[in-house]
Amino acid sequence: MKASLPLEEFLPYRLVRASELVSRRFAARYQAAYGISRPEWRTFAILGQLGHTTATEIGRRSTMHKTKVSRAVAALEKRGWLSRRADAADRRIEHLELTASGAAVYAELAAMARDFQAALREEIGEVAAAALEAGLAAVEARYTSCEAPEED
Amino acid sequence: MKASLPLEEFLPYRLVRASELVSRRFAARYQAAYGISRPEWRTFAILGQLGHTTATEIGRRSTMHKTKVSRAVAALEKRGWLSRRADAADRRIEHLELTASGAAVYAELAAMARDFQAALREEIGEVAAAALEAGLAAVEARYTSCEAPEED
DNA sequence: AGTCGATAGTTGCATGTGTAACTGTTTTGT
DNA sequence: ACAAAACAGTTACACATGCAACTATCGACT
Repeated sequence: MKASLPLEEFLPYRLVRASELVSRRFAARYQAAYGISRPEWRTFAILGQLGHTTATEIGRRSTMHKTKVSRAVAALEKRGWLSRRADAADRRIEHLELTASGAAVYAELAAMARDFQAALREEIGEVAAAALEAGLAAVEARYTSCEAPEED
Repeated sequence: MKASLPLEEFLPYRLVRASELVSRRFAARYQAAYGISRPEWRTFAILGQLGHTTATEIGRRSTMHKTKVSRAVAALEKRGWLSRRADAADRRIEHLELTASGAAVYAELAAMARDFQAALREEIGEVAAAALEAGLAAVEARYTSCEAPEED
């Protein structure tokens, strides 16, 4: 049984590689600026966008394991960038939101992200960027709903 | 300074998420079938395709840190799937290749990968798949050459 | 020849991460 | 009303990972 598998044509592989190349470069920026980890950046991004939310929701949106979220939240709280508030009706739930200083940091991070994205779009060209977005949208539509329990 | 950053439109984030969703699902397959880790799968894939190569080249092609490659190679060797041979001229270099049983496993893995890709293409549709490939090609062209030393 | 720097690959150590088990709470089913 | 299952979130432990330091080898320059 002959079997060849050209990796240059294997979509999952290309997807992982491209995402690593791009996100590493971006991670280097925010790590240098604020010393935050990748889970912390993700938590920041979701929390900044939504205003307030819960740890579970952050995990759902970001594909992060709940322990990762728990630790990221603890780290941001320790730095004074995030505050927790117990839900009045359901005391299992913790509502999370950015503090004033957290919001200020988020504003800077968001600006960095926008700059980075603009540079990326310019580097690869608008045509390619649009194609990439269309492809990603299709993947998101087909895969997001499905399982994503906890692996690696 | 008002700053919003809709994550649904942030390309690096979408890229990471899509790659995680896809590669997790695929990883579940080969882990269930052969109990190999992700670095081991990557090493298998490159080695199977090239026939023989070196650890450094595997790292270069896969964006993996050299220690990751070193451990993956050791693991595959331990399972009897990979053999090493010192270079006659330059004794720093180790030539790696799959053993007969390693090649047999690779054949199965390659078949799994082809099936998975075919299913993925069908799920998202050929149009979206083509768009995704075009976008990824642009990213690869612009980012591969550049730095990719070692972070996370 | 001999020293310095570069390269291939491995290993010690500290950190990051997932699994499973846990606490505390709410919901469901009877 | 009450036991059992479900859920939000945290923690202990084992394992995976990156960085730095190491060995061993080679090439370049004096």
